[in-house]
Amino acid sequence: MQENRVKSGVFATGGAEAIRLRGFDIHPGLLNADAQAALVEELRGVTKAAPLFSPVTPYGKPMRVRMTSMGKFGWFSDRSGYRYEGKHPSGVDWPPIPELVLTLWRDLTELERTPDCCLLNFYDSNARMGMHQDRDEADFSYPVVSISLGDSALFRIGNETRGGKTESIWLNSGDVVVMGGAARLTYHGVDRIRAGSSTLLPKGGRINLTLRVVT
DNA sequence: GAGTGGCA
DNA sequence: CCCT
Repeated sequence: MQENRVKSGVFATGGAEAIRLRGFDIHPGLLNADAQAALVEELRGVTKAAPLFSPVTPYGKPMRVRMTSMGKFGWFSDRSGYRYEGKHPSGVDWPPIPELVLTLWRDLTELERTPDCCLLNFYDSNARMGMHQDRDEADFSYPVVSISLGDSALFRIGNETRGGKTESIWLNSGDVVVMGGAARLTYHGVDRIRAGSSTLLPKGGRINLTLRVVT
């Protein structure tokens, strides 16, 4: 039997070594099937309390991806820009970040501070996300941790400025990516969702959780 | 005019 | 290419 790759030992079954790509640490299959299923179950309660919505971008188009958040802050955008908000657009508080997710963050980052935002992005099979930087947070010395659940996504990694050559990698259900250090401000996006590649979500699609220290 | 764009 |  292979050793668990996170200290708490509750997630991983072992398997592939981490892949490093342009400073992104990619942990294939870090969450085992049981952990993925348990997490999805918790997220059902989250989307019930704080339903998914499609934010409008500052230039007027609604995003393809639907989203909600957990934690003290949630990511939001409208005509006046990208930002974090203390409440869901319905006025309710964002639900708490699941303990399983916080444990994963602690194990991977070994930081004292835990994230104050866990953004949930839902991609249907046609959804994409253009190349962007995560730069709405106050302190870029904290990493961003990203968890993939459900259908596989073609993830594209660029550079610290727009343009230039890029590299792509398929992210599968249970994969976890840490974007820290120089990679913290690297452009990235999702080009494609592979419909039917996972049975985790009965109706298909992909959930991506991103953990951030916002303030 | 660039876009956490949309479409062909 | 189109649009905001």
